Amino acid sequence: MAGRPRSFDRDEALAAAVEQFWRTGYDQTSIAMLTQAMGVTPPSLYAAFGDKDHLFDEASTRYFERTCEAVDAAAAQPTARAAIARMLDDTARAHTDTRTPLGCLMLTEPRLAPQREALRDRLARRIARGVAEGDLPSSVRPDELAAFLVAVMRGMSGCARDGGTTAEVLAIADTALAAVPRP
Amino acid sequence: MAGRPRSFDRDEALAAAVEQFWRTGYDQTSIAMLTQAMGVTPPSLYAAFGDKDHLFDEASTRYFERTCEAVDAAAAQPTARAAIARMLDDTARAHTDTRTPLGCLMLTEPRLAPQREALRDRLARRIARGVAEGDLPSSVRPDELAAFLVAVMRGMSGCARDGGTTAEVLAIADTALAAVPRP
DNA sequence: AGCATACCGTAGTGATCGCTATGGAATGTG
DNA sequence: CACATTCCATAGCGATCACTACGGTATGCT
Repeated sequence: MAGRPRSFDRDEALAAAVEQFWRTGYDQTSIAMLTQAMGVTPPSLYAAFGDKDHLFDEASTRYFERTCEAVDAAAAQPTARAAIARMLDDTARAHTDTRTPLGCLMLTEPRLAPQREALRDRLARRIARGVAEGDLPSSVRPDELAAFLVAVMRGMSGCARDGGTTAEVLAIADTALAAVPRP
Repeated sequence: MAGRPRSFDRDEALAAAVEQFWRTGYDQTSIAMLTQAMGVTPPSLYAAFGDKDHLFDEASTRYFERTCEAVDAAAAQPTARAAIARMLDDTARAHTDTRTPLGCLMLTEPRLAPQREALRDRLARRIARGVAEGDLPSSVRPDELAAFLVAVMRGMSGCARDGGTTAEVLAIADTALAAVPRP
């Protein structure tokens, strides 16, 4: 009834796929690049993950979960302003970390608009809480501020892709923080 | 000595190429799409523009010139702050104009990093002038503020690509303007 | 008019893409 | 041990890519 078990770790292979998609994007990542990065032959890849689209979906979902964890960690800061500052700082440092690919998969990949929207909603909720608790003035429109922050993070990601240093991207984050109103 | 002249207008064909690259990006734009959009057969295209890379270089150069004109027009505003406001407003409206492709070719195309840098330098010079003239506080670092603005515009472009409305993108611009210090 | 030139349209080149059919090897079960 | 099942490896499928070699043909110069 049972046959030979697969000789590679599915999670490790998926992690390698995430990194490859992250590094070169969906279009520029060929199956050959994926099989080499994952240490798996094409038939094994298709048996384990379906087609390229499905593999990307699974990879981007995993990436998105990691991103959400980071956002939630930042959101745990006592004030909304501190949460935003932490998030921008994390973004700057993570996207210029030389140990990982530059930039952000989510914010540069055209097909991940729903994830960006979900991220914006999370931000908007944290900001709304900050408004309710008096961290931010009541004139703040949570969805607008969230959209601004997503735009800034996307710009930071692009700057990192273009070779911007950690200091340069951090400066963008600092400048953006000035746009967050004080109570 | 002279043979048959070409039967299409080179400038019009280049304009069509600009629009096609703008709409679908470099990678996703095939020669077949270009020939159809330009109303030109492949051999004529290669005779007139060289290969695909060279055509893209020429198209992006033309696009960049238009962008520079818009930036210079905004820079003519009396104060640096007004120039920045005008530029952000232009960006929001232009990139959500339904008569043209959504988003910005320059800010979404990976290979146009030098143009982005040139744009940032132009902005930095205008900001430096504003600092010198007292429009902005002397604490402003022109290059950092310029990098921030380029990042925001890139984020606005992406938001427009994702289907963001003019109002949404304008709201991002307004929020970003709050990050520009007052004198 | 007549010639030389450079156009246009078709069709096809080699390369690469995502994806899969075919075998032989390796494992778990009876 | 023998069998069933699922694995891995090679090789190749059709489709599409950027790009070009051929014809016929329309133009400008003499």
